Amino acid sequence: MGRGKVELKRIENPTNRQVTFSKRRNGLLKKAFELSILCDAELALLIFSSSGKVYQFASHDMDRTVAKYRREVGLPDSSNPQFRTMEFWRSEIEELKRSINTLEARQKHLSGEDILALGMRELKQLERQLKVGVERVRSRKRRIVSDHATLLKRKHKQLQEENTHLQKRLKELDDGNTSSRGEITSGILQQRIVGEDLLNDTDLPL
Amino acid sequence: MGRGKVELKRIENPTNRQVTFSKRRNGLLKKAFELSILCDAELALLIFSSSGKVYQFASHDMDRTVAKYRREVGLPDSSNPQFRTMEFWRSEIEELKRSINTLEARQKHLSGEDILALGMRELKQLERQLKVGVERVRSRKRRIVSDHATLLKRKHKQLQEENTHLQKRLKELDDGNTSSRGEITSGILQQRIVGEDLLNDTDLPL
DNA sequence: AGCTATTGATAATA
DNA sequence: TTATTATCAATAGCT
Repeated sequence: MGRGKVELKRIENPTNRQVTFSKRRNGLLKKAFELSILCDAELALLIFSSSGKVYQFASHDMDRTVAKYRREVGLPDSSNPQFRTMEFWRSEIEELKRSINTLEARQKHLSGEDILALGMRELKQLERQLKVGVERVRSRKRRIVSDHATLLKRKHKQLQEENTHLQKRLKELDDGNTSSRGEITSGILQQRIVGEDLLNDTDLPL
Repeated sequence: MGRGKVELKRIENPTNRQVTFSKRRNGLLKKAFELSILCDAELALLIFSSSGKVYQFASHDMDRTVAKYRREVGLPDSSNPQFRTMEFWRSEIEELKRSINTLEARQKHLSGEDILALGMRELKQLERQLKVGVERVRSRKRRIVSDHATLLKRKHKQLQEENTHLQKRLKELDDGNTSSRGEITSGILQQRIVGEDLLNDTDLPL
């Protein structure tokens, strides 16, 4: 209900998911309350947000209703602490394994594997997603190359400036006397060393 | 909701109460289910009709959720003699969670997210993988379309053959006597029905 | 958090 | 219980 239909699947956008959770949680609690009143029913409702926060409603008493349920289902008092703990961990592990299975399946789909069972709609969605991924990766690559080119340009400019400076000093040498040639030569060597420093690390990190 | 508002009090008419209970119970269960899916929440819902019948929904596992709830509000119950077993499970779970983190990271990379830290080599590899995925998905799509086209062709051919047959019968009608027109007409109608059957479901499942 | 356009749920009825 | 439909209620997308 709202501005558009919503597919029955986990809302990926965390903000939307949180907002929807908040709204629907309240709606659900309200409906539970109304049902208990209108129809004189006994009910218990537990809601854990994905972040672990608890919300609950019980028309009579949570423990009472749960105990009633246990009797009804016939399990011989699983309020045994040991048993309950084991059950809890077991189901926790199973859930993690389910998550892993889901992730692995999704992974395969994104690699174009195991897609025989997918329908046209899902395939289209998958292709769109893959295209988005490729484009983002390409964009990032372009950015890296671009940044690198910028760096090279800067170094190049510095080298050119130094080159100009060196030529100027050479010209001074030609125009003036030659008494201190050794000193000047060492100065030229120093400039070359600086230039080599600038040339270091000019390869893209492939 | 409905033809009129309803006061929030017990419905006195037993029949109405029963009908409303049935409808609202289904609605509530549906909403609970949707919330669990849409928002990735864990929830448990117990409903006892006033006559004592039970209805339930649990997104994960009733016992697990109830146990979780007890932990949240009830006794911490941390001094457990099976502490060593718990440690074992804890590490088991940690490992599973690590796997999930890895898978999720990979997932994001395949969606072009969180790739700022990747180097050029990894980006290239990623792009290659995505391209492979796209191509496989496209290939599968082409196959589906192709298969569908083949199916359509076959149906088309059958229709043409029937068409020919019908035309032949019409010609026989023109050439021969008209004494049994009613019988022949019913035959033609039958053929039309077959033809309509062949035309069913000609759309691609988009 | 509020605001609406829309979709969804359901009360009355058969 | 199920189906229909007129109405009311919940809520998705935005701000």
